[in-house]
Amino acid sequence: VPELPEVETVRRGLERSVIGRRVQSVHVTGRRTIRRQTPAEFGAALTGRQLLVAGRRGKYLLIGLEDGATLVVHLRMSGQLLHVPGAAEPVADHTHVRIALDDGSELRFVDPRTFGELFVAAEHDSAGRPVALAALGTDPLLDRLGPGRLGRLLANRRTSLKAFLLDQHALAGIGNLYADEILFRARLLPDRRAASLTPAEVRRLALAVRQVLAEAVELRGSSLRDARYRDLQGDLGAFQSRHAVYGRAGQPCIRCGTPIERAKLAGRSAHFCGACQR
DNA sequence: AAGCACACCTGCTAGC
DNA sequence: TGCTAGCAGGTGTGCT
Repeated sequence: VPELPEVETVRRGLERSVIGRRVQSVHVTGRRTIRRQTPAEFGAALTGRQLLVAGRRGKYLLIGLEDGATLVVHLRMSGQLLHVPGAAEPVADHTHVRIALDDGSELRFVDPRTFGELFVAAEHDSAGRPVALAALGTDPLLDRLGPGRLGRLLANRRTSLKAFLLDQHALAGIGNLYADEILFRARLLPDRRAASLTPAEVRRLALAVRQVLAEAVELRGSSLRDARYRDLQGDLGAFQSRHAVYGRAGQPCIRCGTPIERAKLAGRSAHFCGACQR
């Protein structure tokens, strides 16, 4: 559930309350959360370093350290990055990493399903991006995603539009929820072949990608009943009230009243209006 | 080589 | 009411 809008909301929180602070100590208790290096290496790479800049690429959070390395965070399914004012704050279940900062506050990584991960990346390419994330595709909000660029990405693709939107090597940041909302906005069916779009449909899709993600960022992401996404301060998002199709199977389409359908596609659930989308 | 199924987990829920 | 099977979804891997 944490997708581009939720990760961007957390990034903005980091920028506001954590950037400029210095890491005092690192405590790793989870077994799987630090997996690209040993917890000792992870701690050593962070301890004493100042957090200079909060960035994002797709669903990855990128916190630039003063020595040029990058603290990379991925929330995956159930990860939560929380900033608490003091170390005495009650520690939530499934807290796997605690990073104490020089103002007495703590950055905590909470993740019941343990799919999420943190690591410190030392190697970067000429554009300053961690080499470990080199395969990530176009970020729809950071890079310019116009019809030309989107059209080139869609060309020669044999997959469905849904699978295309979920492929992080093509576009980075869109997950199951926003893929469905974007396709509704673009009035395109999820099982349409990616390479079959007309130029007008490509323009509609490019606009829908940028609009839906931007609006979701503005409303600080989507907090669902089960997935309980929260931002850095523990607050809920508000975009769920704007969902047109996701989680609305059987309910009337907000545009035409036809019941929203739900189908299995590309291994995931797809929600759509069979009347509005073609 | 691209595209697919599956593994990785735990919490919630639908159904008995 | 209490139990359990099944589902939820992001990404890396391994197979076709």
